[in-house]
Amino acid sequence: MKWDDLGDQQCSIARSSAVLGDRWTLLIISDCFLGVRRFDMFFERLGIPRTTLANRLSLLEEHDVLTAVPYQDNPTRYEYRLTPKGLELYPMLATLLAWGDKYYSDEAGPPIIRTHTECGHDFQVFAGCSECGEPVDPRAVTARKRPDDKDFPPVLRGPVSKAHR
Amino acid sequence: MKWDDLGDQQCSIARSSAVLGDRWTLLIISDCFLGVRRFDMFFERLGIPRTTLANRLSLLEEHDVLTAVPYQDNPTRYEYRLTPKGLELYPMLATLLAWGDKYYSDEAGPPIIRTHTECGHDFQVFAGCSECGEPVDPRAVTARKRPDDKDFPPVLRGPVSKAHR
DNA sequence: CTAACTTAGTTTTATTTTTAGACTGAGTCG
DNA sequence: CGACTCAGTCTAAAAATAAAACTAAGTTAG
Repeated sequence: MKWDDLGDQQCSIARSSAVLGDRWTLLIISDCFLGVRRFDMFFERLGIPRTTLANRLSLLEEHDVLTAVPYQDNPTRYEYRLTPKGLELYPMLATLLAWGDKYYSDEAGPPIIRTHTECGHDFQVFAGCSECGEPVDPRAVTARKRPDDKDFPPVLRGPVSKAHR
Repeated sequence: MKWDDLGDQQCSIARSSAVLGDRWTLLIISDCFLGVRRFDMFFERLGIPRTTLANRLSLLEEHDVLTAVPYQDNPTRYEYRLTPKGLELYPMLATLLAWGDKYYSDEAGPPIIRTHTECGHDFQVFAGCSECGEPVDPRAVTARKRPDDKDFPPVLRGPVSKAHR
């Protein structure tokens, strides 16, 4: 299967992986949330090859995650900004960040600390249920295919069971 | 920069991308949460090349996201299960899923529907603040480097501002 | 006016990764 | 005995990525 064919799959993770699934893309988007917008700044901060950066930026543009906005004339130059669709990646990025901070911080703790200005506290995020607001435990989740669906591979069971010890 | 060097970065997203940052890994883990455990089942469901699958599974084992558990003798065969660290990827996966469902569903809606057994409703997840429980808007977040930190690239500004229109 | 500098890429070539598909090995089943 | 199962490995070809030089359209310094 090729890169682009992933996007033709039905699965939402597969379709998302067709856009986000490589070493660099999440880092680029993460920098966007920190205010980075220009080619050379991504280049310098990330250590990404210029070729790869140019490819990623245009892929993200194609997928409407970033948009190129002119910031000067003569010559016209563009900077890259998150679209509304891109901004909505924040929950995903924040939960990944929480995981990374937990498992990959060194002794000094996470390198970046975030404050929630609405409540005034340093925070991490959790995944809450849209219906009851409580944190969701994967074992309290059952999954089913939508009724009519023959093509999608079977869902093996509802909750993740004794999947580890 | 090479694949493995990413893991040496300070940034939690960079370190996480060293494990999760490719087309297939999120799909593998997603299938794990649906109860898939065996080599051939991953192979058939995902359409991933056998070589790549073998590489990914052992990478995930190395990083303690999956663990190989024997399920028969003669010949001894192993299945792959999520570790506690792997299980904790659920929030990230669920928020990505919510994003994918929103932007990549076809007319019939998301292919898989999930029920939260604790409250009994079909649901999606949101990213909630660990301190106040409210959904977090990226513009209500300020970021700062930890005090002592010279190596980490500067955080440009706190909240994501008028980053799009 | 010329030389150096800025920014956002593109080009080129080498290296690394991924892919597809055949093949292996230990054992079971008919 | 021959076919089948399962979990891989091997090989060769195709694709993506990396590093570094180069281009293009201006602007600034001397």
